[in-house]
Amino acid sequence: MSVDTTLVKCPECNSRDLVYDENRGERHCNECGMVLEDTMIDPGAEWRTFTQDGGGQDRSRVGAPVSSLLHDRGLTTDIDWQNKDFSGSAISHKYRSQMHRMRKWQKRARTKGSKERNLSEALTRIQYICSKMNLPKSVAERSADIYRKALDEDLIRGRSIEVTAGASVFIANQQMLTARTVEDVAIILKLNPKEIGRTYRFLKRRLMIRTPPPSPLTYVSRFCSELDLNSDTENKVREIIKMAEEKELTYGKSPTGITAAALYIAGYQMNQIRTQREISDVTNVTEVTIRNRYKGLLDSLDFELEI
DNA sequence: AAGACGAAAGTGGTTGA
DNA sequence: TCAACAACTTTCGTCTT
Repeated sequence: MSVDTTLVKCPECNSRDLVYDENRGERHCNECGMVLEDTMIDPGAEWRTFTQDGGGQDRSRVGAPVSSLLHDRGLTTDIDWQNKDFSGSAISHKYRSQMHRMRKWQKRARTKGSKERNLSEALTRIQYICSKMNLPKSVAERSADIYRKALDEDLIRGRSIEVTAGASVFIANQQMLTARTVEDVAIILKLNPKEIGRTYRFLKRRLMIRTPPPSPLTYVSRFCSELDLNSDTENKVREIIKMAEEKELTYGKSPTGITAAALYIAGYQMNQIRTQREISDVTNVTEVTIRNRYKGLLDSLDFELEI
C-alpha cells in the first residue's frame, strides 16, 4: 500500500511541496500548512500477508512481522497441538478449507486464559482508538507494548481495560510527539479525561516510562490548521514560543496554554486575529488562562500589541 | 451584542516534612 | 500521610468597542 497520490498539488496555494508526517498520520502542504488528508493509513511496506500462500506470489520478503497488535504477536504455530485435539489425524497442508477451520478453532483456544482474554480485548480497543484518531500503526503498536507491560506487572487489576488502554495510547502519543491531548483520547472513549490522566501517570510511574516533556511547539501545526491560520502566522507562533522557551517562561506551565497564548499574540501581529473564545475552543485552554499567559509573554518578551 | 478583563472561589496534582 | 503550594478552571460582574 502506498501513499495516496491523487493529490499532487495543494488545492489552496498550488504548491507541490506536500509533506507526509508519519507520526501524525496526515499530509500537509509545506507552503501554507493546509492539511490535505488526515485519514491516511501508515504507508509502511505491506508485509502482513498471512494467508497469501497460494499462487506462489508471496509478496512478503521477510515473513509476517512480529506485531504487538496481535495478542500472541502472531507467533504461535498452527499445526502443533491440533493433531491431538481436532480430528485425530494429521492435517494435510493441501486442504485450505480445513486449515481455515483449524484457525478458527485455534483462535478460540488461544484466548483462553483471563490474561489472554484481557489482552485481546484491550488490543481491540487500542486499535479502535488509534484508528479513530487517525494514528499510524506504529503508535498503535507502541500502545500495545505498553499495555502488555502493564498487564505483566499486574497493574490492570481494579482498573477498567478501557481506561488503561486509553492511557497506554496516550503514553505512546506523548513518546511519539503526535500532538494529541488526553481530551482527544477521552472523547473517543466517552470517558473523563481525568481518569485517563490518572492512569496515565500511574502507568508511567510504575513502568518507569519517561516521556519527553511536551513542548508547546508540538501543537502548533495542529492548532494553526484548526484555526485556519496561514503559514506566516504559524511561523510567528513558533518564533514566539521559541523565545519563551529560551527565557524559561514555559517551565511548569501547561504547554497548550503557552501555545494558545502564542496563537493569540501572533494572530494580532500578523493580522489574522482569532478571539480568545475561538482559540479556547480549539486548544481546550480557558480564556482566563490564555489571558494570563499572553500577558506574561508580552511582559517578558517586550512585545507590544497595538489593538 | 460581542469580546476582553480580572476577582474570587474551587479543583486536582505535586512536593516536602 | 498531610498540609502548603502553584497552575489552571469556573463563574460572574464589569468595561470597551
